[in-house]
Amino acid sequence: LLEQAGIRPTAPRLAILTGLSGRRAAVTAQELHHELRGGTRPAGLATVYRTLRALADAGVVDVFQRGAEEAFRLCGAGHHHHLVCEGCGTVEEVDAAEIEQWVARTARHRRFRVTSHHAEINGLCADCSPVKG
Amino acid sequence: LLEQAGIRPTAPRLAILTGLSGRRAAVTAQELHHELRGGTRPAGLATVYRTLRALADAGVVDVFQRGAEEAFRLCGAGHHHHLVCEGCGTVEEVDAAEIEQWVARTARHRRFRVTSHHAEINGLCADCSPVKG
DNA sequence: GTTGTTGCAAAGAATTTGCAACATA
DNA sequence: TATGTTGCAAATTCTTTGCAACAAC
Repeated sequence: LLEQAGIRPTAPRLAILTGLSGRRAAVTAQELHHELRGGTRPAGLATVYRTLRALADAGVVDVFQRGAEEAFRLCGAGHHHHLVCEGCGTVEEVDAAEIEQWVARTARHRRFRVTSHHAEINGLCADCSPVKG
Repeated sequence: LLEQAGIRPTAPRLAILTGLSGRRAAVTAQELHHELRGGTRPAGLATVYRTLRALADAGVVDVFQRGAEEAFRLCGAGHHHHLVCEGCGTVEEVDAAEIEQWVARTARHRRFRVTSHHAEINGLCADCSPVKG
């Protein structure tokens, strides 16, 4: 996974990738750094920042804006959008096909040349929603 | 416009609002501050930050994430989405109706309780696109 | 007169960068 | 061994806050 992204697999990087995997919510560089701090394979804060950025550039992780800071999360290949739970932070991916039609149509009407688009739904996931009746 | 947002109309605030009006691209607090600096009614940087935040809270301006900093722009009422030109920075508003159907449908499938959603298209506007043929 | 606002400068917070020691191919 | 990587600490950048002077109602 690292090699295919052209990123040399070192101990700190593997630790970061491990910290990222199996996680449903996005994490901040700072958070990840703190987590790894206690473990057997710590990684310096700068390294965490550098690695996450590299992974983002390689398309291995998605980047989310969480207030003033950015959070990262391993993501599937291909274009997708997100449902972000404000309760537990979990992120679910959604296929982008339908949105893409809207994007294409809207762009055509405005003679706009699209380079990228982005859609996000915020709210509460099934687990975090108050149960009703 | 300020009064209806519960914001007391002072000279600096009017200057900020004037600086904002008639502008097609979003501006940063820093940029606006620099612009007003030279004019007849300057506004302190902190005041620009405070006022823009107040206007955003009041729904008078939209907030855009431009790299690490945020940019602001007067916006229409009601829910809408954006086409952001990467060439000149111009922002066009698009009605949100179609996206809302997708949001509602997607949320229903996932049993997700929506509190907000966001969609943005990036690319080049008609004026910035290289002319073809 | 009371309460909200301003501007400055200091504080805060997230992220980036310089650089010498170190690990990888 | 040549090149990429690490970690630390310092530097940068955007934004917020404390506070005394000031303006609006």
